[in-house]
Amino acid sequence: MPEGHTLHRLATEITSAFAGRPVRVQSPQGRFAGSAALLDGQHVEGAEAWGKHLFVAFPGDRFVHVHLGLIGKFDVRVDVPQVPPPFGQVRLRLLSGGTSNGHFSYADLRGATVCELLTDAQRVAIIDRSGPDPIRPDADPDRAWQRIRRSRAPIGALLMDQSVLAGVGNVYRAELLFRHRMHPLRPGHTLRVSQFRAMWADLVELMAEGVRTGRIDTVRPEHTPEAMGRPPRVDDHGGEVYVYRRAGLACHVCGSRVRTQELQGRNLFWCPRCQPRFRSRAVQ
DNA sequence: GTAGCATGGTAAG
DNA sequence: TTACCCTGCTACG
Repeated sequence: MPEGHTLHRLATEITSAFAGRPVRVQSPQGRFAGSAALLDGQHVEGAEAWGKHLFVAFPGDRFVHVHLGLIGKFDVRVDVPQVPPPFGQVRLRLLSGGTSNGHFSYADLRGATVCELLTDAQRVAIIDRSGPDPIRPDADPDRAWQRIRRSRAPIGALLMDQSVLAGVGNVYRAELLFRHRMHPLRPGHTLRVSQFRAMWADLVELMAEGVRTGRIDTVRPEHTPEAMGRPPRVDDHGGEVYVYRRAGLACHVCGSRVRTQELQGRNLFWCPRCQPRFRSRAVQ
């Protein structure tokens, strides 16, 4: 679940569910109990995401900083008649009640890597060490380009480096590289600025769609299951993709077997024919 | 039932 | 490089 689009969706959901209202702040699991007690009963001012970081603002220069990590979930339920008792390890529960119809909204956080109370200065420090986030209208893509063009690191690693570009995870990385016919191990400094600009523009569109739909869909209209007469993807991720987690299967475009290789502890996926390591001049 | 893995990142060794 | 956070799914017996 948690690439940048997930956090931006959550920011919107939490703002609409809780902003401007007093909330109960609880930590059934206990690991956030001290901070929860400080915030309990105050008004939520709003929630905002930057990359994969989520900040929920409370009065008095206080922000709950959440990072879901790999397995975290923030389960937001709006306007339900009753609030069920927490199950599992609920580190943070936000709860607001007493809407006009007597219904409740609540949000349960489980499995997160980070759930901590920060000052505004600490929040700003996290944002300052993050790269531009393609989902944010205030993003400056040139900051990312200046890092990429000077780096010998593979573009596949740079895209996942949150200080270069914030919010891209393993799925968007694999799919973006496929869509731009780029080998994941190609060094950053060999990219042309036109290639980077095209990739950034594509990310802005793909991730905005991810925020709208809650899934990562990256196949172009001509490669959808309907267009190609192939069965839709069936797994827990929901979206239609070209190469992510399709190692050994046939590329939807050229039929080659999708390759995989570990890079810095994460799995890369690419099509060796659509994303050649070296492109011959004759083909160009 | 249970082992293994995953859309992530930090901290320790 | 490994542990950890400790969810939730799949594959396998």
